[in-house]
Amino acid sequence: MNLKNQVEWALHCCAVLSNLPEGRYLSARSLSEFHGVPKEYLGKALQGLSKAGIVHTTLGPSGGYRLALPAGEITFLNVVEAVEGRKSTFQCSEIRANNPCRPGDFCDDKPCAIARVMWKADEAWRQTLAAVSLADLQQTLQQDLPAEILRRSTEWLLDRAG
Amino acid sequence: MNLKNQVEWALHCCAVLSNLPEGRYLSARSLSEFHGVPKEYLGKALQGLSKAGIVHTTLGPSGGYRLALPAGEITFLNVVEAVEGRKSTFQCSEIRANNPCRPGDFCDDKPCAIARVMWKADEAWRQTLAAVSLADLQQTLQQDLPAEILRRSTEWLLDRAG
DNA sequence: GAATGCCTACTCGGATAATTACTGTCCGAGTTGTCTTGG
DNA sequence: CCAAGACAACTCGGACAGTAATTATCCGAGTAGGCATTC
Repeated sequence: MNLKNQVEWALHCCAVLSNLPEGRYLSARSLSEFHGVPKEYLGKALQGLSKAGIVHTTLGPSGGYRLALPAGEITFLNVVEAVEGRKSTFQCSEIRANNPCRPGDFCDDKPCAIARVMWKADEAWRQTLAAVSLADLQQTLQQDLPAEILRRSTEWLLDRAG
Repeated sequence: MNLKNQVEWALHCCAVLSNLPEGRYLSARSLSEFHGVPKEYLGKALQGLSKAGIVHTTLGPSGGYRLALPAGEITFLNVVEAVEGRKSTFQCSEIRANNPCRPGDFCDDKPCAIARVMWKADEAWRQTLAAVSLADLQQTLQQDLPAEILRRSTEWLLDRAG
């Protein structure tokens, strides 16, 4: 089981959009060029973000995407769930019901014990993702990246932002 | 991204094998019949457990599988990794290197900040799974299930255990 | 009656198809900025 | 010179193929128990 590569792309796009001044938009074309990924397919990931209300879109020339909320109010979990969907990574198919020793009309009062453990782990995963916001990421990136690259990247993006 | 259904099957099989008396074996045929899943495909999941050293196998009539370790020393994580593989759910493809504003020879001293967060979440997931052993599961099941079903199931299994 | 050797039936393990999900691509509907034209 | 209208280019969104991974199946190598045979 692997996360889609769209998750990675979506997160990187959000990181870029976090640096955009209020009210400016950046097109899927520019985002794909910046990250070196196919434009059309990246569009699908951004579409997911749009449906989830994480980004706002505008059409026409100088149109594109911007964050729909302050970077501090968008978490990794929001982005991941927007692309991957919200359902648990573990699906319980209730095979315990196939046990030949069970009465046919027997009804369990609790979810399967195995599923409970798997879901708890899934919850821990989501909690970790929910604890980090795009603002946190922005701060980390500013510490990690050389100022020169950051400056040039910002300039590059502003040149293309509508 | 979904976990394979083999993960679920493998865990249920381990739960059953935990209840088996020392030295007895249970065949893939019986395990598949007990859980109502295709025999041949279940075999592949058990094969994974075998390669990981979680179960021990014997051939011939009255052959099959048994746990290779005490139930208290086998964790959910062991079983999940035996079937799913050990690599992280998130793969960083280093698209940050495609940034057109980077010097071509620039070399990052840290892993990508986004990947670090995703890997941390993955780690939290694994830690939760590593905290629960098959012995814990066995105890939970004995509390959850009616004694009657447990007794009949054990009897059913012992009838078929070699 | 007991021991030995052969045989059969059953086991797991890896190699082979069918299905599903992911990855990537294309085209159409809609909007905004620009240019032309007229007042 | 200014305003209005038409145009063109660019945008996103959903519909359409190609590829990889998961799901399912089949067959062969190997082993342990059972049975017949012999002593």
